[in-house]
Amino acid sequence: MSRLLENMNPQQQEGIRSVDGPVLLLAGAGSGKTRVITHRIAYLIQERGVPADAILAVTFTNKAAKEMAERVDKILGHSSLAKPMLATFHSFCVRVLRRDIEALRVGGVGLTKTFAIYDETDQQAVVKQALKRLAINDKSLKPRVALGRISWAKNHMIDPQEYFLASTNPMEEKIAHLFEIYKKELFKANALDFDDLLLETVRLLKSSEETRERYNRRYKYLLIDEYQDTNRPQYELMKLLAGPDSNVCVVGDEDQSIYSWRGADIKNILEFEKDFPATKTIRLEQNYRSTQVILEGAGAVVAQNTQRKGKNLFTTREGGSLIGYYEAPDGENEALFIADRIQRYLREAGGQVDLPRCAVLYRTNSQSRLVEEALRRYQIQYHMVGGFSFYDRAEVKDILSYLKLVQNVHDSIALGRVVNSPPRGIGKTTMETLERMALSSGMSTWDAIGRAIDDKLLPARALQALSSFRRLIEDARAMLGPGFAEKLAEDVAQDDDTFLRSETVEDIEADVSFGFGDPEPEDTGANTSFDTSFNFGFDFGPSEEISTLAAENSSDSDAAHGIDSVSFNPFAPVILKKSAETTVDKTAEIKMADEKPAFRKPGDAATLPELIKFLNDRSGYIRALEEEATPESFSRIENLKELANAAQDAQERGETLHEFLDHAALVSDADSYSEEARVTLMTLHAAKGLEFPLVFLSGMEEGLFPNSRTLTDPPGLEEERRLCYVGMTRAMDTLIMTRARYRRRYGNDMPESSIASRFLEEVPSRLVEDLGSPPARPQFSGSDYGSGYGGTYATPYPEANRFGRPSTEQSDRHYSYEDEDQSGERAPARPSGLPSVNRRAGYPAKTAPPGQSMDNIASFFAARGQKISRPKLEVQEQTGKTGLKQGSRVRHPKYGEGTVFRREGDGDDAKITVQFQQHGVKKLVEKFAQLERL
DNA sequence: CGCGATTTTATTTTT
DNA sequence: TAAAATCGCG
Repeated sequence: MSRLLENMNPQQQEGIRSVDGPVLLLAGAGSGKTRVITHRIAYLIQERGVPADAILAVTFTNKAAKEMAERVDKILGHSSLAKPMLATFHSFCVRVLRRDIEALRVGGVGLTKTFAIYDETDQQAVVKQALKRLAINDKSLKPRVALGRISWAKNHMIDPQEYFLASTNPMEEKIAHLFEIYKKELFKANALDFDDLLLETVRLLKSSEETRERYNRRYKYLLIDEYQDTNRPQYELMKLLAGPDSNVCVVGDEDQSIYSWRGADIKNILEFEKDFPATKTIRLEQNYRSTQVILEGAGAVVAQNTQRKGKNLFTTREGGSLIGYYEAPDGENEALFIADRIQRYLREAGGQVDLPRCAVLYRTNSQSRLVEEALRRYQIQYHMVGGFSFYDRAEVKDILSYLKLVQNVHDSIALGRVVNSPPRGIGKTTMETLERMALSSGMSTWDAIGRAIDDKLLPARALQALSSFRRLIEDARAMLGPGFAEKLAEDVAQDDDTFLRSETVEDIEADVSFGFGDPEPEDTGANTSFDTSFNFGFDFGPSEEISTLAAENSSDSDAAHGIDSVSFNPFAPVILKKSAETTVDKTAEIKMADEKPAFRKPGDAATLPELIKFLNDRSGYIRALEEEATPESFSRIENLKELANAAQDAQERGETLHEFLDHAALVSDADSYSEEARVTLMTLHAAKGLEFPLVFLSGMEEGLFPNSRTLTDPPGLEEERRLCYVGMTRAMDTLIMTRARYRRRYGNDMPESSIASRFLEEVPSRLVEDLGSPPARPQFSGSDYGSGYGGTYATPYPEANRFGRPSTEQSDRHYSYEDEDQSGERAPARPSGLPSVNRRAGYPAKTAPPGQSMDNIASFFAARGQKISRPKLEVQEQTGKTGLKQGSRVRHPKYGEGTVFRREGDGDDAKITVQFQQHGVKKLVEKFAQLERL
């Protein structure tokens, strides 16, 4: 028997071996699904002699793709050079489109390979503009909502006309109209949104037989993970890619369908057998992950769903500890409870063989804050997935927008973003005029700028600013082509009074000569084992095919969008390099028919980092930040420098500008989940596919989970329930569910009382153990409320909590933050000073700084390569009037002596957290605290 | 045109 | 609360 089939149950073996024809793999939670998929891939290669790159495996998230890639790699060892293509739907589509989208062009009209990818912010901007244009200032139609409808329509493959015809009220008609404008705008901008990536790929494969057949020839074996979450376009894509052979294997679980809000259609999985009559259906029903208690509990919950075929999962891990339930008085307490349990777990599990890992799961991202806070207090390192991305940072987005604009000048959204940042006197009025011009003539905003300058259609002042801006972008574009140095020098000479300091000129010239003489940084060659992580992070395929094509792309096809060939071939030297090192020797590589080798004249184009540096300097962006001279602005400068460094790394890995930007658009840092992290915080959605010995499900409250919007919508409610099922089944050994009796929704409002989630009641009580509840909240009055119920004692300090006590013995541990006396101020304000300067300062040297990963670009990119979580250090070196800083010894009139633990805020708002010898930790407002320095 | 101050409004979930 | 939109002034 094949090594690959060892230690597999019969169903799993079947799933691995049945490689010919359509296969439906119904895989319950924890049934070894990933194992089967990865082994199936390995089996195809090793036992069936299928070329690795004839296999295409599509997953739903980057995280899944990455993990799968790693596991396949591990099984295969390094025996094979060619790798199977493992990608998400979206990244796969980008690859296809970057190569072949121009097959969709008719009569010189259509998108080009340099298309931009619009993220949600970009989309919103488009919709807002359209809204304005339609004079819908009506508050009744908000961009968000409109966008939601548009996306819904796209996911159901409904076009604006159809939407209009189907609309039953004026509002719907407006949306249809909006939809149409939206589409046109994106077209004009040579841009695609996320939904379009799928739609256009489907359209391409449908309309171009040649293209479709080429992909069918290439990908003989298709594998789709999380099939229950596919929507209509994804379904069609699957069918198109499956081709005549139908060697397609889809894997899914109806009970884990949690993306219907994104158009996922559970019918796809329920009716797969109809689509492919020859389907072989295999069920994996043995759960290897969870204890019986957990599995039963989760099963009992999901069994409440009516829209379900049902199945019986079983496990041999009999018994197990009961499902814990803790009812906290409020959100803070809930979080502290969790932190406390985690600390205990980490300590107790320390001696065991398995590395201890746990996860805190919640319904909405905003819930993470309290937990983060609590973990910080406990000095517990954690890793959060989701939330803010580096690419969301304004300064990073701005520079990326410059890059996008350079790559595709018709990207009006990118243009709108950078045209006046830094401020260069191109204000609202000017832009509105330009937009009107663009609108009336069907030009892009960029063209409108050109027209305005040429025909002197605006006040001289504005024209001056605009032409300076235009020159900036054109110069940057020129850098991507040959002979840019001369042009640059000219412009610099004639321009320097306008916006250049002399030293900047020198900088540029220095860069220029560097770019010319030595286009490749010297250590590039040493980097033979290049990191594949940037090929969308998981794609093993040779990425040069795209760039090669881009490089040789003829200028005529771009005429419609006015893009000259200069914008292609940006980083040809590196492409060549990469080909030589990694691709050429992959003889098994199946070349696409239209592929030709790239060529370049040495010294042609600037490199990506050079381009970024150029933009940073010439745009005046950095200078504006320097002049601002605030800690934040310096921090931003640092971030930009690090972005440049990252670009350098990317460059050395042989990435093109396209790839760099695509990565920014498609791969969020949410994908940087790291298995080594002891503690992971994430949403329930993000947790799908993962497992942890210990899992917390927090915020089990009606209105939160299930979410309030689903309460009146039965299918929505069932989806919430499936989500609950997904969450519960992440747990291997221990599951703890928590709830806060009072929770404040947002901001200052009085906390609202909550009702326990119905899902809690759906878990049979014999499986549940009450982990105790602290004393009820006292009656509150006015500002006093929430200042610590009952006793005020609380200590988040490890020392004080060292000995875990039985949960019933709560009297001295109320999991509360401390405060008050002087202010009524409580709210353990989020540790201030987020992205600012000196993050490295602040914590006592020895203690590992608690906190989350990724604080800046550098750590992001570092982590991307290495899956290591980076601690987020906090700022805080300010000492305020009193000169108190961390570690200072102080005396309080009432609490006696203590040590300053942390400072937050400034001036009158400054809060100090002090560890008192007798009274535990107190959070004090400095102004009122009457602290005496010792 | 740009900046700061004030008001408003929103919290699902993600590629 | 906190980000975003609006307002109003110089």
